[in-house]
Amino acid sequence: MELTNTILHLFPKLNEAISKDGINILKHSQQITIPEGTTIFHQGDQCLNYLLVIAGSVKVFTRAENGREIVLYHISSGGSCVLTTSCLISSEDYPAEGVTETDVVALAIPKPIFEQYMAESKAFRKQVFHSYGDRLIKLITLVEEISFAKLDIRLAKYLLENGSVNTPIRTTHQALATELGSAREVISRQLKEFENKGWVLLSRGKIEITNHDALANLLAH
Amino acid sequence: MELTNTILHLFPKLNEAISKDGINILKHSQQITIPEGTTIFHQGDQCLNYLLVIAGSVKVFTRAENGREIVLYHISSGGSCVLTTSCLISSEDYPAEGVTETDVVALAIPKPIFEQYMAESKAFRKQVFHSYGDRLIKLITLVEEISFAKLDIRLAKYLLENGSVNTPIRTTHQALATELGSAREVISRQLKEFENKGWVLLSRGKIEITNHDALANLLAH
DNA sequence: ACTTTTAAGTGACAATGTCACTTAACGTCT
DNA sequence: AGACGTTAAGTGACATTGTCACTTAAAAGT
Repeated sequence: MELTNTILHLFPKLNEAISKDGINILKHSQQITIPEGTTIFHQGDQCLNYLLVIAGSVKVFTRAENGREIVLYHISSGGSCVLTTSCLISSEDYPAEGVTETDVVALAIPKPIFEQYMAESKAFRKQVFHSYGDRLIKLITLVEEISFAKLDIRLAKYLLENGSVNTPIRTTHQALATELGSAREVISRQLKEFENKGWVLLSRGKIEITNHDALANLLAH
Repeated sequence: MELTNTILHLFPKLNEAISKDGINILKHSQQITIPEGTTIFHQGDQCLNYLLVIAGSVKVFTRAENGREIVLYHISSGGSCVLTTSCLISSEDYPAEGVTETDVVALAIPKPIFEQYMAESKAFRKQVFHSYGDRLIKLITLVEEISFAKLDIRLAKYLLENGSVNTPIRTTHQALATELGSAREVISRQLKEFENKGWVLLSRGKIEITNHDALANLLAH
């Protein structure tokens, strides 16, 4: 079956859970499609499903009182919503908000089924734990970057990870500020400096990398 | 038995795991004592036990290349080492370092026993997940504070949480900087300002709160 | 072709971090 | 008790980042 193969490809750890432990994920879960821009959870929400993202991307972020935001992480295909999972079990409040960045296809496993799988399948537990540990490590890395790394470095890193010399990045300075937990003006200034050095070319809603090596050199300490 | 009661008191979720699921934690685990100042893990270490802290406190932090540090969280009695747990399952590298702040008494559950418990006891799973979710939420809160909250607020908060008018805080400005992910000079300056306002009294290695309400007022937005 | 909306620029200033020191307080060893 | 080494804290100059109150410019809507 097509979907099964897709799932196994995206979540290799579930392979064993499906084949050996007799876990029939497709039968007990529901495939859902969520349009772009949908808030899938925010502070205080209660959660009823374990979500596996098959396609698309979800942005998870917090917002300060003054409106400033910082992206905590993205969930893309092959990822699961750890925060959701956490609340599934410990019934805590969400400390963040999740919004789909694109149309998202996901597999929703209802809470009771999730708990059954957790009890029955070692492989399933492994999958769940793995995404947990992963997220934890990424969050710690984020704390590290925010506290220690300079903005030009973080910005250059973002640019290199999301574009290249012939594939411009389509985003606004505001979105970039949110992504890096900074302020728009600061991003604008920094980008302008990059442009003055001939490393990027700026236009409304678009950033073109013109000198990959110079940006990469910034990262190399 | 004395220790059993202590454990049940510290880890209420394990109650059921012990009483109903026939989990004999004491039999299969080892009580260990770790002297103050011991590094219990650092980057790249491998982990062989699930650790439940019975007494004392562990400081978990990351270090930047330039030597600056930031405390990610503390594990005190009733806590378990989530990072350790994570690596127990996903075999990733530690992204941080853990050092005992005091003498620590802990219960070490060997990996195979841990996995057995995870398979057999819903209550045990709940306990493990709970500490995970907790940590995740605290880390997210930390990201939020670092990115959004001003230093005077965070400092005042720390002072109020760790001291009061008649119980001075015994720590150095350097330790405080590490705790808040800032620099010593910045902490010194800020404390000096508090002192000038008559809110605290400073001396070498000691901070006395002299005006609780003024500090508290800072937090109240 | 006009308004409206959204994106980006600007300058002044405040907060925080960095650097290269100096000064002060505390142990400890004759 | 006085000298010495160690650790804690202070200092001023400067760089980086964040904030505010705007202006300018580009795209979208009518």
